[in-house]
Amino acid sequence: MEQQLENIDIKRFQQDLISWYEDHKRDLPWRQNQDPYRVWVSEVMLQQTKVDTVIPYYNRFMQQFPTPQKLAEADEEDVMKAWEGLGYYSRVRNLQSAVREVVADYGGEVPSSKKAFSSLKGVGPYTAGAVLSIAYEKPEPAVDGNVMRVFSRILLSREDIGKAKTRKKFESLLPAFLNDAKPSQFNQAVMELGALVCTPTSPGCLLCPVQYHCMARAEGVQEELPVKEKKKAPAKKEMAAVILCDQQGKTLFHQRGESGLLARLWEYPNVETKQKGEQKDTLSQFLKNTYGVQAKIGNKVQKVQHVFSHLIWNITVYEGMIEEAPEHSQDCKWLTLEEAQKYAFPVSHQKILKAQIERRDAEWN
DNA sequence: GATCCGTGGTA
DNA sequence: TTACCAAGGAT
Repeated sequence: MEQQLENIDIKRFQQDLISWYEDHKRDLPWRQNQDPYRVWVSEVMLQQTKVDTVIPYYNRFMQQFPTPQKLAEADEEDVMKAWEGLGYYSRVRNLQSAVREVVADYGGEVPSSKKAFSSLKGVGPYTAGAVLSIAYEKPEPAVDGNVMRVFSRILLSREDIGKAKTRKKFESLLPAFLNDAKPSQFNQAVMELGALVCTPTSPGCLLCPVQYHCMARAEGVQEELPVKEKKKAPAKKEMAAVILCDQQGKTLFHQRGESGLLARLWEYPNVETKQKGEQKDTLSQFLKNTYGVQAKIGNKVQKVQHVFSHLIWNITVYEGMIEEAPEHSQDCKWLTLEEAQKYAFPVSHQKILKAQIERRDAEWN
């Protein structure tokens, strides 16, 4: 990969790329200015998430938490709710934790040194490079999937971009490109090119400002790159969930644990079931053991599928009737449906809640 | 270094 | 329908 670098006229590459970027860059909310906090929030939201998905979340989030101070002093529940549906929820818990550190230790100023900023929770090599270059014009590489795809093609590299070693190679060669360029412009230009032209499938080589620098294009192998190992199919799990209401019309909800999948989110009580025929028994036993609630499981109400990148839940939702319930139990709350909507749920349980509300309103007529 | 961690869109 | 993808980080 390093040898291929010598074939490139870096000066012209920069000019061709940057002038294209100036003409074609999208007008995105986080490009209004170079405020480090605004840039930081955008970079965290954009991790593994498309621009179109992020935009509405970003606008709401910045309105609700416009400064590091506002985010630092916010309740975790409200911050989680603002992230509901975006996925990878540890991102937002790490972000709030990091922002609290910035307020406590740096007077609310996002640190501009690589060492200090990188030490914050949720800030890895990409995010550090992106924020320091975009907000502070530091000549730091910001190697994401776009950058690896673009340069795999430019340099005709067949190294697996799924490997950490490959990312480090790109990081080591990028400073040569950043030299004498405006770091903010250059890094964003590469990512913009990856998003708009040098796309994963059917790249728009004829529209590409750097097509004459591209070795994959010269060899006609751009569609074969980048190389990335295939992932295994997600495992499937049968789940049973229950809607359990008391006399006051309150429903039982459970808060998931501190770590792991969907950490800290709220959900209807649920269990994994091996044999589908025994879901009712498994559920009622689970309710008894976990919450000390004696309940009879009634009819199936709904089926919901929840597809993760590495897992699929097939959830069967039941109605439950309380026979006996304790005053209080750990990690759960009895909530009205209006109260429940203030909490963050996984998308599958959002669907269950929505359907429950619709059924209730239909009864109301 | 491999696996876990979400979600919605697309071919 | 299945498979893969998208501005990664933590463990």
